[in-house]
Amino acid sequence: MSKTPPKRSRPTDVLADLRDAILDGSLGPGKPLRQDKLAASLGVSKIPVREALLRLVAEGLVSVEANRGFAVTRLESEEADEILDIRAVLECRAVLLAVPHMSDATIAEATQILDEAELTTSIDRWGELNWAFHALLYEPANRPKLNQLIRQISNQTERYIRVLITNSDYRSTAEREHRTILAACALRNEEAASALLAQHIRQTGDLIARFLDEQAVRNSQQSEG
Amino acid sequence: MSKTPPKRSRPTDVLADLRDAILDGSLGPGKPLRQDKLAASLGVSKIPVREALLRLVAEGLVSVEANRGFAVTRLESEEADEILDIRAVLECRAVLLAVPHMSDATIAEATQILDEAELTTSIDRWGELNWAFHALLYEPANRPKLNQLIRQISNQTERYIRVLITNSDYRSTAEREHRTILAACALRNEEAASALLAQHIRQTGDLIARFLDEQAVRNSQQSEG
DNA sequence: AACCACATTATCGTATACTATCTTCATTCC
DNA sequence: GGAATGAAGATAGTATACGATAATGTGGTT
Repeated sequence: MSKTPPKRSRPTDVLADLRDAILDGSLGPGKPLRQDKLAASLGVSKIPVREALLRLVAEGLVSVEANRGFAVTRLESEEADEILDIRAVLECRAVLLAVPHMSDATIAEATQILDEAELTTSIDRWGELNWAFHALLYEPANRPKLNQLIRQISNQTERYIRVLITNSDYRSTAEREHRTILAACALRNEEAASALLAQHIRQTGDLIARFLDEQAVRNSQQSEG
Repeated sequence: MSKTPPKRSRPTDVLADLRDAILDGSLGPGKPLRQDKLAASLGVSKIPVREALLRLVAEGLVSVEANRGFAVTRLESEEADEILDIRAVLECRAVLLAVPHMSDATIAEATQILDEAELTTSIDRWGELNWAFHALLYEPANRPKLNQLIRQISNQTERYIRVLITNSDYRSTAEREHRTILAACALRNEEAASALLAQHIRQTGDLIARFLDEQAVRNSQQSEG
């Protein structure tokens, strides 16, 4: 973590700070999260740090073992598969409900998001736009709890999707798939949109699982060498 | 809460104690949860109480407003609808994956659970068996995260299902539907099982929503009278 | 030299105490 | 008489301090 600059964050921001650091990869998988250190670097005491960490545990971003402390959750490939399968089911439901209520303005906005995503060179920005696109597709469903749940589940794989963006041709594939999904939405064909979305998400899951497996092999080779 | 007897609970149990009290209705919807009171009655300080409450917030059982405290979550009928719809989607997926791996022993165990449920006179026991039946159907899917998520979402409506059991012929309807679902599983027909399960859950959602609406009417009449 | 007992250190977890915020109610002013 | 003001009490939220637990290191024994 290299001595975070003393950003005197208001206690309200402790949770957001930690979550962002995990999602953008500054705190990598498996990284132990020492309460005292975090408290010092955030300029608060342990109590609000612990509370933030417990919330992150509930979100699945952090793991905890009694009396042994917190650490950034490390995903196995099977778990990634499972999470992406859940995402597929939930997001298909959301888009199925959303498409009939989707306005032309929403379609136009989604198109703009895709346009910008195909132009940007920033990984962070692409990640943001990726989420913005997905979220926009589900919003007309008007299901706050469903959307909140989708967000929470998605966060658990966000880090790994960022890795995919850098490490493969995932990005162009995703962009193509996004276009076809949006085309189905524009035709108000929710069945097609849902099917395409499921395929898109499940394929992402396969790629993440493959990446995690390769990483595991690299790690074991390293520790043997 | 009527002065809980000083059950000197180990701090580890604080969370479970509170959750049980909410699920079984001892702490009704909207009930304010005062940290000092809870701490005193559980024999610990505020810190572990706050941590337990924050976890319950993450589970959706408790709501929190900054500087105004915690309270047992109060469901609107639209939210109940939404949650049951999510349940339907997730549990259908689970049963779809589980049925092909379902052993005859599992079918037999499920039958036993339904037998006992039809005989018991205890609401609590029926509620337990209801959950045990559902959980058993999904376990062969071997998807820990999915099952955990189903459990968490189900908890949010558990209280209201208990009310249904007492207040209507829900119980016999549910028992009949459980039998047909199990029959489909026994034939290893996962599509049928999934469709029947969806119908079962969505109907439960309708009944909960209706109950909540009637309750809202009663409350407003009461406050007007 | 390998293994166990014990001391030492680091870290977690929580009780206590204090501050900040909100609520309530009495008082004052218009 | 009603609204504005402010003091007092209640509750939330957090810093500090301390005890508990796990990890680590050291000395002694076989």
